[in-house]
Amino acid sequence: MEPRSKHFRKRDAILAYLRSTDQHPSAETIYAALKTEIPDLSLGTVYRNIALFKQQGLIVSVGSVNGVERYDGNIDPHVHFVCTDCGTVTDLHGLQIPDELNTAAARESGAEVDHCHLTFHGRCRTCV
Amino acid sequence: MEPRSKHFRKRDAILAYLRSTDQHPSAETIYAALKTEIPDLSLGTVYRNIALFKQQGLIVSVGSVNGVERYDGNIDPHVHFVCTDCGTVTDLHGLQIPDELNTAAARESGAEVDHCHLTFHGRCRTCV
DNA sequence: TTGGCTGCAAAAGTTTTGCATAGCG
DNA sequence: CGCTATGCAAAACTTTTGCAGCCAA
Repeated sequence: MEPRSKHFRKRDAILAYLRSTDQHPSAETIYAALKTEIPDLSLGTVYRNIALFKQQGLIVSVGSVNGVERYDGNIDPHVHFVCTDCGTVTDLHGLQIPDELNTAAARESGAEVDHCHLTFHGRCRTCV
Repeated sequence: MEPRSKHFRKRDAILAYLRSTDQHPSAETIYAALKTEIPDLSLGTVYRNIALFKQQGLIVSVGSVNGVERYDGNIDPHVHFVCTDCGTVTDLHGLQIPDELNTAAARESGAEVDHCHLTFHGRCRTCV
């Protein structure tokens, strides 16, 4: 993605990075990854932009792993697997949440259901 | 539950409290709730026992809401709804995660799947 | 000049931990 | 006496925020 202008260079880089990876990085990870390319990046900027992207619906949180929030630039609904050992978060694209569950959730909760997260936990291939 | 002994009075009280409520309290909430009954309870003890219970599988975490981890003394698999506005976490007992999903997750991830969490997000009845 | 984005550092908030003490077995 | 549970307070970490500077329009 070509930067819109120097003014948005960091913002664009953060979003581009989130969209480029399926690693579900934390703020710190994003910061570390972009730091070499953008030496004057600050962690506050990463957090501020993450908050903005979340609010705009450009990214989603996949929850906290070991006390650190992890983000996903892929906002297409999909299922996650989190390794209890190494903390890796992977996508399970083959699975889909049945529509019945969504409608049943809305019915039982009486709420305005916006979205849902299905996450499996266990020990990944390499940690087993 | 009758306390095993004075030695475990606080530990037992924390677990009993978690099992007595469906509010999915945070450590701070547990602390505040028990403080009147046990004035010399400390927050560190709550955290230490929560960590122990989690490790022993006596309780589960339902994830972080607004940066605060919430716990559930009901370890029976069930679905949750989290209100984006007020942060309330409620149980949806009527829903069940199809077995196909569990087996499909294990197959696709190649991992040792231990458990899974399905959480719906939106605005609850009272916040709508 | 105005408004938005950012670096930097301080602050806020949550969770963990070290140390000393007390109680159980 | 040794081991565990705990209070208390400090520490560690993650995330947010205030302020000043800078750049674009």
